[in-house]
Amino acid sequence: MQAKLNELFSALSDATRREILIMLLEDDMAVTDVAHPFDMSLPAISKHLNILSNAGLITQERRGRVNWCKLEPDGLREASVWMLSFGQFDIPDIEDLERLIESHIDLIQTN
Amino acid sequence: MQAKLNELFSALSDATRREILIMLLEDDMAVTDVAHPFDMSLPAISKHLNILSNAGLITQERRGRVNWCKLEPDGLREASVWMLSFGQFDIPDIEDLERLIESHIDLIQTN
DNA sequence: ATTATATTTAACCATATGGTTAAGTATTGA
DNA sequence: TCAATACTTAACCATATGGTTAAATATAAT
Repeated sequence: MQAKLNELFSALSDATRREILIMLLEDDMAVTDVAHPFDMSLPAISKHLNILSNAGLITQERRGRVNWCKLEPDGLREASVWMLSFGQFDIPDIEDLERLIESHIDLIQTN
Repeated sequence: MQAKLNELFSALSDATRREILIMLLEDDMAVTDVAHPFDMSLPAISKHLNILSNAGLITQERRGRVNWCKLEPDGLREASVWMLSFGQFDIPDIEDLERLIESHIDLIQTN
């Protein structure tokens, strides 16, 4: 369990990887398309995607020469529960969360 | 904001630091007492505590020669909100969380 | 068959991370 | 005043991380 949480939080500790997750909120994407907005080589992105896969945050499915990346939001569950167990802060309401998602997406699209 | 989240998730990605946070759920502690259950030097723990401080997860207040460490659960808020914005999993109920906290504490006490 | 596309693998590099020991600094107690 | 306590700082080390370029692989298009 500790090893799993290490991987999860460690995967989330990089801004590039968090942006990738947010991009995948909208739709599944090919590796090349994931890489497009970033000023970084394809192998670098490929590594990030492996880290996200190993953390259970995405899955990859190769169809032909395209490797489709898909968000696995349940992968966040364990880390989320761990954090919520500290419980001494309010859980934001649904509208707050929806606004946050919008702002995430805006951020990506304006980059 | 990205830098803050980097620090937060990165601070949480180490099992020693997560255990320290759980210990501090019970009460404020002196650095030496935080260090006690770990098979690790005092300077190592001191570094971990600095990382937790910089991430906003604890505060330290020196009184005399004792540096008291105090949990700042609100420090988890930003990371928690970020994760919850993925929202496609159920939020566990209060009783689940309470049981989880108990099991955290048991874990520490049996180490 | 040849070429272009989509991606991974390999080898490498600089910096970050998590640990160590030894020495330094306050503060408290005898 | 001198020693013990509670740390922190410094210097160091091995390994991990996040990037690079170049080469390899597999599929699709011409």
